[in-house]
Amino acid sequence: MKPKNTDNPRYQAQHQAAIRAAASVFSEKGFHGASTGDIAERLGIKQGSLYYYFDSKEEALEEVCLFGLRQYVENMDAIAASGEPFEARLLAVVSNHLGRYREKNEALKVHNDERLYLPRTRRRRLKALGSHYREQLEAMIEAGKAEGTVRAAIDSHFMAQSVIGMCNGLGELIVRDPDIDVFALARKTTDLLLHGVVPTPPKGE
Amino acid sequence: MKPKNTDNPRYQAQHQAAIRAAASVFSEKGFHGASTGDIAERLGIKQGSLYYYFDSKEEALEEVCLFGLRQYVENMDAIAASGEPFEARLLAVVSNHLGRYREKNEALKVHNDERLYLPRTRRRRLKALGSHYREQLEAMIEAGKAEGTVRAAIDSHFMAQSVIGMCNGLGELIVRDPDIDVFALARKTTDLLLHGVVPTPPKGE
DNA sequence: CAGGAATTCTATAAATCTATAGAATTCTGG
DNA sequence: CCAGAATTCTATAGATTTATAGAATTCCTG
Repeated sequence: MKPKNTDNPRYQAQHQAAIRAAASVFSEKGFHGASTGDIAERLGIKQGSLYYYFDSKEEALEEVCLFGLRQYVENMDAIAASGEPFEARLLAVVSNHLGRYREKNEALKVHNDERLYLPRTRRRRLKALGSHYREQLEAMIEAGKAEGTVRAAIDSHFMAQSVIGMCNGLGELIVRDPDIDVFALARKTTDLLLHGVVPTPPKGE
Repeated sequence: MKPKNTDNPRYQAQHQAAIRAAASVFSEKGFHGASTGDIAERLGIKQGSLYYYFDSKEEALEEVCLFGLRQYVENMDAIAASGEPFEARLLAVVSNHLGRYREKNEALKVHNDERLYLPRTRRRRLKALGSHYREQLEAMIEAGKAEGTVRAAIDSHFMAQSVIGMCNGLGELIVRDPDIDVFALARKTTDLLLHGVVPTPPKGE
């Protein structure tokens, strides 16, 4: 093992840059389609030097996935903690999710598409974060029921997965069309989830 | 090029088996993670022999994706052509989509996850099929508006993508839990799309 | 600016993997 | 059963790729 000082801000900055470079390349070519040479090139160093920052290509993937999930989940925590009513919190969740596609958060895309290529042990921490996210969302839905905004018949596990899937699907629209108004899309999405497509006879909006 | 008789039923059967083997392996390991040796092994022949059925690994991926999409899209055509009211057709679309996950339609999963690794020219036919699917769904939504079941304010392009994304997300639930009742899930999903989560004050269901 | 620590480079071993060529085998119709 | 067609096998060229080792360079501190 080389001498390396992981507390050194210089090291940390380059380590972070390496994660971003890996995210960029993995999102473009997929984990197996990308080579460590590609990543090193994007970072501006030689292939062998990359191993100063990662012990293996697999570890690089794990770090990219963790990086992609982290802020996303942190935002969810903030939303969950806010005392806002259900409708506002749902809008915030959807905006957070869709917004990440606009920022071209390649790391999150890598997490979505490539995480399954990690061996079980490496996936554990990711799974914990992902479950935490879904649980927060489920709790939020339960709170919505208590509040009376959400029908009691709604299964919060099912609902949470629906929201996540819907946002991922819409992410493709966002990636495809750079001019799309993400916040308007978030509002439409929230409206669809709240009221469905069928017009409400008396006080329809 | 070897002599081969592509009209021979024997050839066709093995060709079909090769596509299924490729679908199985690609869905497990991803396109780049899978080797032609893996595919051949699943099929029970040697690696080199596989090239009797595919000119390249890339062609194998293309055929798997086409195979995965085809029946799926054909079902959509049948649903679109049926004169059923909007609500019934939406349920049928969702059932068709979710049902494919239960049949472990590996080829469709490969299409969803790996198609982007195909070069542009090979993706053209897939794109055509996919667009056709989305257009049928959008037309169905427009018909729903004419029928009065769908609010006029709903953007059918956005709505179609939402439905597709939602179903893909729920697909993960289905794959994860083999005991789930797919048809019940389809009903819940349709209900969510139609009426949203908010209770309707007067004639709530 | 000297000297050690940190970082990057060069070179390479070893293990892939795709695709092809030609030999060997199996199948099928007469 | 024979002959030719169809299918599969063996062997391998050639290209990549991951990961490591040690040399070279850069950076920082005193």
